[in-house]
Amino acid sequence: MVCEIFSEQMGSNWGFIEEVGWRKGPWTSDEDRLLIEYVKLHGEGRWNSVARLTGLRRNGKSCRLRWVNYLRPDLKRGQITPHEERIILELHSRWGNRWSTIARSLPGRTDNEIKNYWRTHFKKKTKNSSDNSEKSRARLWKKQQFQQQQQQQQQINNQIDIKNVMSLPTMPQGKQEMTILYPNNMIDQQDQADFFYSSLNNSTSISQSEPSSSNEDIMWDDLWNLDDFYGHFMINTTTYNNKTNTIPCLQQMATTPTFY
DNA sequence: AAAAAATTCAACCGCTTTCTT
DNA sequence: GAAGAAAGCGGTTGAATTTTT
Repeated sequence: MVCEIFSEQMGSNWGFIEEVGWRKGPWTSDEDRLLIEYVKLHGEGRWNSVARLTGLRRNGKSCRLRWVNYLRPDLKRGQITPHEERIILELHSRWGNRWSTIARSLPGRTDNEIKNYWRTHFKKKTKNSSDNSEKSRARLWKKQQFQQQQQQQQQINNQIDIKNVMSLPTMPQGKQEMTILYPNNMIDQQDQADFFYSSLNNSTSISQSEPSSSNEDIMWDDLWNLDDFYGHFMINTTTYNNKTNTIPCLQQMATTPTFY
């Protein structure tokens, strides 16, 4: 059906996609329309079949990119807000160029957008100082990977049958405080993100009068490890108990833990 | 007003990871 | 478990736009 629409508009002379080759460059509104139509009918994914089913002369990669970065209905348009900018800076200082990871904390923003924004606004300012920190992060990252492998090996050795584990595994020592509590009026993801990051700052100052960067790093490193450990995290809603005064943090997504 | 320089950002590329058969 | 396909990621490019000279 979509193919028919396209044929009407582009003429009937273009049936041999393989011979003609893939189109490149900026997308036309007609192409956008076809891709949107395709996603409506077939959902996201299977991008390589877009060309076959719609007649669009774009490869799967191009289609996916166009959808993810531009056509997705949940994308937030317009300028990056100061609030979002703070988050980008904060997360980049911890995670470096892990744009997709950073993007997960900014609903409606794409990794490409954040990457472009950071390069445009901050790259020059931080170039010199970031060179060293990038390297140290890379070293830390490798170290963590190694430690993680060791842990996994340990788990295998202990012959834990994870298939029978119905509840979440016990947090490793030192990670017990990772309870995630949001005020119950925080339904909006943006609010939750805001709350999380402000809480992060508060928590570091609560734990000690003068926050040390090393402790803060450890906390983020923990988060990063947890992210790997559970497969995926997302900010979610739960009730904040004022009495417990627990350090707010990320809430683990309610899925079966992923081990590998 | 026009040319040059700087900036922005959509899109591509190559590589890696994950999924499917 | 292996191989191929698909999806995802980060770096880079280059055309369009904006700002500066």
